Amino acid sequence: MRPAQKVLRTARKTTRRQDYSSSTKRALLEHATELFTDHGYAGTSLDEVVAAARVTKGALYHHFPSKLALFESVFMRCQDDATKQIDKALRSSRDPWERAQIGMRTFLDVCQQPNYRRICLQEAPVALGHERWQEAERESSYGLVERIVTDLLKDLGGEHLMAETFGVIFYGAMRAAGEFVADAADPEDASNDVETVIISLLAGLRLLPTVGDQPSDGVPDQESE
Amino acid sequence: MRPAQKVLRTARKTTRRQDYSSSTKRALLEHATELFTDHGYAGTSLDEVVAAARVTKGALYHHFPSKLALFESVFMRCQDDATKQIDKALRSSRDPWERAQIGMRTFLDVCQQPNYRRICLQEAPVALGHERWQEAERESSYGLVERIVTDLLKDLGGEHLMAETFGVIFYGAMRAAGEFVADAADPEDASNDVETVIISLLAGLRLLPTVGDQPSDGVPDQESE
DNA sequence: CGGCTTACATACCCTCAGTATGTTACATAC
DNA sequence: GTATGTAACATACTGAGGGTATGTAAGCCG
Repeated sequence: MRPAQKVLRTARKTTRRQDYSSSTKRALLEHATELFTDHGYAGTSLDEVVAAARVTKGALYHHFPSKLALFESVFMRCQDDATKQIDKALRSSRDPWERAQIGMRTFLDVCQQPNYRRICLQEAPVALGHERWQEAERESSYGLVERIVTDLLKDLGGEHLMAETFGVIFYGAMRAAGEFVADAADPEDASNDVETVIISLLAGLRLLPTVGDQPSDGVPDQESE
Repeated sequence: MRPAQKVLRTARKTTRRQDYSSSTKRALLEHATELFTDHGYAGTSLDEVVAAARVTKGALYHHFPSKLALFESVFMRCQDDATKQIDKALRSSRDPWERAQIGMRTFLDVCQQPNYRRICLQEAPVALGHERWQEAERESSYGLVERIVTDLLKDLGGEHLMAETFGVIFYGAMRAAGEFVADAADPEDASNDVETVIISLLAGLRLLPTVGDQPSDGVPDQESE
């Protein structure tokens, strides 16, 4: 049995005070996460948070400059967890189509987790503002989706125009899919339906013009079918 | 004692008091719309609203039972306007594909309007709650989208399974598209790109299983499950 | 041990949603 | 016209909650 003290002594020297401090900060973050998940941003009072964490507002405002900052920390932790989950799942394959399917599945799973759903998908855009939210998304979930889609496009032959446009729209579809599954009476069933639909959407990628094509509006010959 | 008034005999006689009343109510709604659009739900105080409308809180609380109720009224007016705009545009064609294109275009235009974007797309889901918002959407914008998609599906041959699933997801894509265009440096340009992408998504409909098909996952050949 | 800093606690302020109570212009009945 | 009732507000207040100013005690540091 390796004593933990040894590691601490050699690697990182942490004082008793710092331990206490980071511990209360963690407690604040965790209880805030729970309350924000259950009652939203506006519906959660800081009094409730500090009561749950068994501290006072003094402690809270020592660690976080404002309620919004507290929320943002909670948000980023949550977002980070999600990204890690998806990233981890993605490591199991190299094939673009398979990766797309895995990523999609995992993302839908993550959307089922109450904290991610409420905090990252529902509250964050309005609490942090659309712009700030988008910026954060770009470096996590959305970033992953875009990479997956880009790879897929590459696999389909050549670089595609409007890859970004497609990515943004597709990510919107994925979020809606997440909400749909979360609201469904039978999530398992809904999840399968969603998967089928999403795949059909992805298949629509083939119709997008690639670099070198002459510009086409992509309208399939209407009526004929 | 004396039932049914003679007042109602002549069509709709409106008294001076009622005129004043509805006038101040309209003023409240209009200024609230503007303020909610600019600063969001939480960022707007009722004091600002009543000051802008040149009344007091007494007047506001006479017409609306709460801040949320005021917002809901603003929201419904906004939503209604949007629905009417799209509905009107749709009356110009009967062809499903053309209607889809027109509906999409008009919806994107509506998303450009600041009040619809902020109030109906961004603030409402969290202010009114996800459930209440969805319910309202079902009877307006989303309802229209679903009808269009259903018609399209019918045109593509037969009733499709998962029409609802596709509708929900597709509507999510449309909302994301709206935000994308609104944020774009060149909305005109972005709008064209979006149109191309959306049409390609709709084309993916063809791959969805219809009633009578044997279940197919719609995945292009190289796929393995 | 004595000063200094950090990590809090306490007490207070201010904004703002909501309420309770007045007040007046207008409609209705006589 | 006058009396009376009521709708449509205005005024004054309360409480909750975010934020701040100040106090304090525990731990590190020479």
